[in-house]
Amino acid sequence: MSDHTSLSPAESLIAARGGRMTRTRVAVLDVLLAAEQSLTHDEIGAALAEQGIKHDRVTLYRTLDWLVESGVAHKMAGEDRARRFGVATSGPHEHAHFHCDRCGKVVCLEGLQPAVAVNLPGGYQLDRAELVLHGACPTCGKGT
Amino acid sequence: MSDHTSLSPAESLIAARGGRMTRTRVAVLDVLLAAEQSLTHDEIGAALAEQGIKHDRVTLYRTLDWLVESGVAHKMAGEDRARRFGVATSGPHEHAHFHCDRCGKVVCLEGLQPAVAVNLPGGYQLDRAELVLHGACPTCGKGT
DNA sequence: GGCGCAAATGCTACTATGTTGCAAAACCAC
DNA sequence: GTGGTTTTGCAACATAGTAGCATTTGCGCC
Repeated sequence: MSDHTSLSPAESLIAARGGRMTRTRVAVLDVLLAAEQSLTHDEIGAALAEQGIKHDRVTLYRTLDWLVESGVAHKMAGEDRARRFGVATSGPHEHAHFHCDRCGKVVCLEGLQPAVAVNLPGGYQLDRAELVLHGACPTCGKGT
Repeated sequence: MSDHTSLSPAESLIAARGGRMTRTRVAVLDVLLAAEQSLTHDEIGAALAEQGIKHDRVTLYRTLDWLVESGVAHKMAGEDRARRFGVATSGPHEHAHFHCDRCGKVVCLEGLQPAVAVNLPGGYQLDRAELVLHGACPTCGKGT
């Protein structure tokens, strides 16, 4: 709303990828950018609904897929069978994730790639490593 | 079959956990012990069917759950939304996993826990770390 | 500003994975 | 063998994600 000459962060990201500027994409990206943790498809859907943005389950899946393919967002599987999405702020998603075992939230720990020095049994070709830390997040661990 | 005084490895494991010795449990554990990689519920079911062992999808889920609870097997989520199971030969599953991006197989790399020395942003309590290596397994990477 | 077309949406229906409740059967102790 | 508890098997349900297709919409082009 307001000034049509300046683009919101979400709009810039979409424009940079040469994609169409649709209501859903901007809204989804806004939600993702505002979130501090990775969100499930369901959580994003709820956020859109709160903003009164009409959408379909399927459209959301496709929008999310497009964002991942465009390199704007990244997708990951959790312990439950729900995929979570987050914005991929920097380069490839070569960063660690923190999974809170109490509230189930997943946070991206950018720029925290540890030195993974494992020596694989012969024959294995390492492409990339994914590190998931388990424990309690600041909020959940407070009352310990 | 054969000698009832000697127990198979699978039978010993079940007996050690104080569980009942049922057809399904022994068969499932046999499959798991024979497998070099983590198997999905579906793959295990297929293996049982090949052996002519009558079973139910639900029973298999429950058997697998029991094995996990008993500490005999361990469960993990993959990129797809299917959980994979493997035998937990040693202690807690503090080991790394190798995921082949070509054939989708997941192999347990026992005794390969790397030094995960990340400094978490204040407030986070680390419980355990899970490392997943992505790349090509010996079989798939051979023809490169 | 209007036109046309490809891309995106929204619908319905479907697949896959996993769970729950309950009656029947199997396991094991006696 | 008998009894009691655990497991099994069935059917129905729940959840996450996918497929096909008609309609709408963003956007380049005139």
